[in-house]
Amino acid sequence: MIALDEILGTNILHKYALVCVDMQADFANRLFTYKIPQDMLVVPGMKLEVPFGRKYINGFVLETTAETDVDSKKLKFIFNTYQDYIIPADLLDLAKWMSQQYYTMLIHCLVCVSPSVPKKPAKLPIIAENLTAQEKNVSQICENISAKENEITLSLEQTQAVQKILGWQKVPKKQKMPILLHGVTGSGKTEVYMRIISDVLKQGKQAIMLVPEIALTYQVVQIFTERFGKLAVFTHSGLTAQERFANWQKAKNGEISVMIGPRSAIFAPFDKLGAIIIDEEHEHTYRQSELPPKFDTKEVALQRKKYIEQNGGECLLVMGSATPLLESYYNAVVAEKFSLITMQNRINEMFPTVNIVDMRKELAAGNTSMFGADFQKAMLQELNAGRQAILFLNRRGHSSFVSCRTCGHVMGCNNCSVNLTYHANFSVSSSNVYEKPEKLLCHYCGVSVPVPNICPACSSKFIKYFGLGTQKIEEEVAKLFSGFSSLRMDFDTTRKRADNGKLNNLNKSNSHEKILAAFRNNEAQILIGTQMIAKGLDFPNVTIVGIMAADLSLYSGSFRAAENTFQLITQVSGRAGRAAKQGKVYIQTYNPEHYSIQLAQKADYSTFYLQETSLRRTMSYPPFCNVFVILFSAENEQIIVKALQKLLAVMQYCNKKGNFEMFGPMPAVISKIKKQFRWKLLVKSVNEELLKQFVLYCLGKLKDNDPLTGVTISLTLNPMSVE
DNA sequence: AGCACGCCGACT
DNA sequence: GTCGGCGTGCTC
Repeated sequence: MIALDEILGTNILHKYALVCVDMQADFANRLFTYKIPQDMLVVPGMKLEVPFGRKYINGFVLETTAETDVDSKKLKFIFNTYQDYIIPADLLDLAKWMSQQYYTMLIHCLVCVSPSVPKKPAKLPIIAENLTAQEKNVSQICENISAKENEITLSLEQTQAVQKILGWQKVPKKQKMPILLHGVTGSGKTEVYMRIISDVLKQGKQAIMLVPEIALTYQVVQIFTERFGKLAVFTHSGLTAQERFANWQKAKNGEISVMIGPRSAIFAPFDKLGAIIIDEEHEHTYRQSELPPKFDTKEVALQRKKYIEQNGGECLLVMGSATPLLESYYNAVVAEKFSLITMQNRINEMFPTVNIVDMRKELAAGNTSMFGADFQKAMLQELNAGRQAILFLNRRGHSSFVSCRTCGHVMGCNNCSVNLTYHANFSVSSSNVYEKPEKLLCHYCGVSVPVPNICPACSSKFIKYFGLGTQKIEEEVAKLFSGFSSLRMDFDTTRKRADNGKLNNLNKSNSHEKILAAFRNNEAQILIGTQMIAKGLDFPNVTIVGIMAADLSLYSGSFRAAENTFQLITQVSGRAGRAAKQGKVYIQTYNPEHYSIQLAQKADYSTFYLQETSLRRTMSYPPFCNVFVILFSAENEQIIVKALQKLLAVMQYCNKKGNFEMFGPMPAVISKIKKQFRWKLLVKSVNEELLKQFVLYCLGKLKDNDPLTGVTISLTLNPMSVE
């Protein structure tokens, strides 16, 4: 009997199940006890249906028990189980950890680590018998991979990187350290990742390969499929629920060994996970920022690694980037939390020439078009020679800023070393919320000033708020480069979600791929788009790339603005001249002296790192200080403003030792979404753990006093963008 | 968060 | 006499 229980992973003496129900309400954020029908197989991690209140809802089993304290009159029977949906023990633990780490209801985390139930029944997963004899043989495959790898000669740096990463697993001091792979664009990081993965496969283990959402392109799919064949699968938001569930099952049953995808792929249910690779580790899409749990993929990856090590296993964690996140590099070179490996040379040994276009001078010279004269000339030259051009407009975030077109001066905050952002309809005050025509606001200390009529630096009248759209560029391109055709690819048109909240980008992503394919086939000479075309794409015929307005990322109002600008220019430069032809990059700006632009031009990451860290230290930003954003949203603006003021009062009362600094309440960058007003409060502290505890304690005190009905609370530590 | 119950006013 | 307004209270 005991043996049978072990095989089934259950215990027939256990008559009760502790269930986390799928209902997002504070009262339901605990475990409910249900009776297990005699003939029903129930194990921890299993998804099921239970009667709750007056209807049936989904839930997850956390534990089964033999006894219960709950009044038997209250207890109900489990209605139904999903025998195929069993969250493995490690991921169940991970969900519990996430609910603590990200102050989120457990149910959100359980839903996050498990696949959703498809509307139509899932196709039967391919079982081992369906594979051909050749494919079945988890050594034959390895030989095939080795054969392919023998055809590729690694550069010296690639060889060293692979040797170090694999060798360090045996060095006690390095063994458990995650690895930061800092490799310039074109240094061949992908090949290094693949060598690590194949080594892991040879040990009979599995690997997760994470890419930023926008980077899962045809090229990535092709290169990994070529190497790993049917051992690798791709998950992404474009798949149907059936397809995703099938992938999940294949991973669980050991039918595949490599899961490739954006952040959600970190939850692949591999039982012998040997490596996690995070490509472009600096990308903000590794943070889930829209839906709870607002997890950080890197932290989750570290937690999975830790769990494996606690159980006597080993798991490599490799994070790669040409422009590592400042915090990551700090963790490598100062905090000694990561090991650092550097690759400084491009495989084809060609770096593009990076030109900075001073738009102030262009204006002074009477050029009112959105192209600098030299840039326009160079572009015509390349196009006439039959080559292609990419034009970038970095519009991330929705804020605009006020700047002087004559001298480049930007209205900034004196306290916070960030620029002020423009708000057309600025609402203030708690008792009487009213509208003012326009204001400039600092999103860190909440200070607001009127919009000036003349430039405070040079008295020019040409001071106004900055805005530029891809459509406008398209129109100008048609004028200036008539005879050459262009394609436009917008972030908005390719990543929109339908109103029902479900992903609706199957057709959209097709059109995205269609645009790229058309461009690759030389059907158009000019590609115009937002950041999404900056990453990982490889167009051999593109020899000229322009950033239309570098200032848009430089003045997003975030403390990360300089870093984001440096990253963007570096990534974009990587797009030009990837093949043998010399590439040209043009960066248009009203602030050419800015260190992020100057150092990106020289591709000098280490100087940028030093300069930026010194600024972060002085201004108390991460990694030297922590910024906690508490965002309230509700249909009634007064309710949230008053609630945040109450919260501030609680915080001021509790902050007796002065460990914490509070700013606000102030409106969020996007002050209204879908009829919901959004206001925020910022808290800063050097000690991360203390800061979390303080915020949660004060929020608890506030909730004791005020039920906060209709108010949505969103908590983010060190956000990647201005909230 | 839902959903039913319940206790009052307006209407065929 | 009944339809329907949304305040209140409960969910293993």
